[in-house]
Amino acid sequence: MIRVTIFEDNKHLRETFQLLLETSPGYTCAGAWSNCNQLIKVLEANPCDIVLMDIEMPGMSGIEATKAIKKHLPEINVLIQTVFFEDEYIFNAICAGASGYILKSTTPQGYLDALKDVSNGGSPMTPGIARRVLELFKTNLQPQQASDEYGLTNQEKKILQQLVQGKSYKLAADALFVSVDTVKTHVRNIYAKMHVHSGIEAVSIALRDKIV
Amino acid sequence: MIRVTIFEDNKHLRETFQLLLETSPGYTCAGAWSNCNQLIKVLEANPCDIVLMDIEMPGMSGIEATKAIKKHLPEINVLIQTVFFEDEYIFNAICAGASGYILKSTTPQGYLDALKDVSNGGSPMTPGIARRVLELFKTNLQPQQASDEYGLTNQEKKILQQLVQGKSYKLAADALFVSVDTVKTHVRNIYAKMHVHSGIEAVSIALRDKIV
DNA sequence: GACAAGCTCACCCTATTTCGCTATTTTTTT
DNA sequence: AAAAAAATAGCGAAATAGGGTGAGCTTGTC
Repeated sequence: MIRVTIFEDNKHLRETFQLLLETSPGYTCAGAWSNCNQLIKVLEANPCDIVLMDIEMPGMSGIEATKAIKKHLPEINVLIQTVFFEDEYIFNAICAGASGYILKSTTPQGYLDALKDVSNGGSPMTPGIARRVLELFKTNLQPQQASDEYGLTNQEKKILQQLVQGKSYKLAADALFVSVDTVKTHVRNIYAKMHVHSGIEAVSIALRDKIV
Repeated sequence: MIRVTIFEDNKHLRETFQLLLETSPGYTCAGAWSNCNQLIKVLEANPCDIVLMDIEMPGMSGIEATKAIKKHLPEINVLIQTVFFEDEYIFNAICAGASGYILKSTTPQGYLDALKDVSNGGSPMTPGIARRVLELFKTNLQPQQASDEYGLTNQEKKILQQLVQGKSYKLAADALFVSVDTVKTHVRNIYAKMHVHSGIEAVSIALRDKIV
């Protein structure tokens, strides 16, 4: 029997979750609350295995609540359930110790599956969220490696430097004493070699990889 | 139609995957190989959307192959499929650029679902793997401090982050669930606050000052 | 209640970028 | 000498970015 406590400020949703849990064999609702007042006391008084946590709530946010739970009752798993797709929330939720992060568009069965996953030691995530997690992972803790500079030629690197300085094609052309069309050609080749489709992307990668 | 190329040294498994793909509507097998010889040439000659990659193979490993693919053909998504549950493999696979990591115990339908998820921009992961990823994330990550920030508001910072990721106005608008015109307005305000006149300049400065 | 700040959206117009193609000249490599 | 790579240049289209103006809505403060 998986005991679930709900924190969700939307009354309709909260009651729907409660009903879903109570009517599903193997699940039970250990409480349903609209905010995180007396969070720890409430959880101590009503033991549960998993907390289904909304992020946006009046008062203490779901993220802060997750931190508090993992600090005082670390054996409880927290499943974040929200509409937010933004990196900042995902990032903070993970760092706070969430055991899963699913979007609110999930189906009823999706919720039950997710809770089951958590109960089995897994961390269910909406695939789109998982993609963001992997990318955050890569960009945040990948040791910077010596980049091969994507095989850019000297002139291409000079052009790229001009772009990094915020120059337009025309200004870059003047600075390097070539025609605007030549700059265009080089830029096209740079994009192809770096597999990007805009100056912003190229500059972003160039700075990250310290090419320039 | 999702075109999938298979790299798997086990003959039986390889042929099973191939059969599964060819008999499932919406999927097609663009090739099935027992090793990564001529990896890039093979992929260039047989275009595909997703590579289903085994880790343990004679010669080049699936991790190295993933790195090579993301370097030369970054548009191709790599779905890792293996028996290894160890952190080291998971970590390296993510850093190599994998778009998903599933264990071999998955059901046939599980493979199709995972491929569909990847095709939709998600990153399917076995829940247990996801748990490991989250924990690796938490233990390996130290939040960094931002600096000045030019008095940008929260929304403006989010927009700027989208630009840094190389998104166009349209894609940034979609990601933040606002209209393109709203993005334009924010971008205009960002430029004014940062005293720049192009996205490249803004991104350049943002990265240099670690605003994002 | 008035006010400011922040977020949202729309319309219009111009400049720039992106990307397709082709092509010549110079330099380097084989 | 032949071949390959690099640099140069041009043309045209379609897409995107940049900038001006105005305006409605919400939230929080005085």
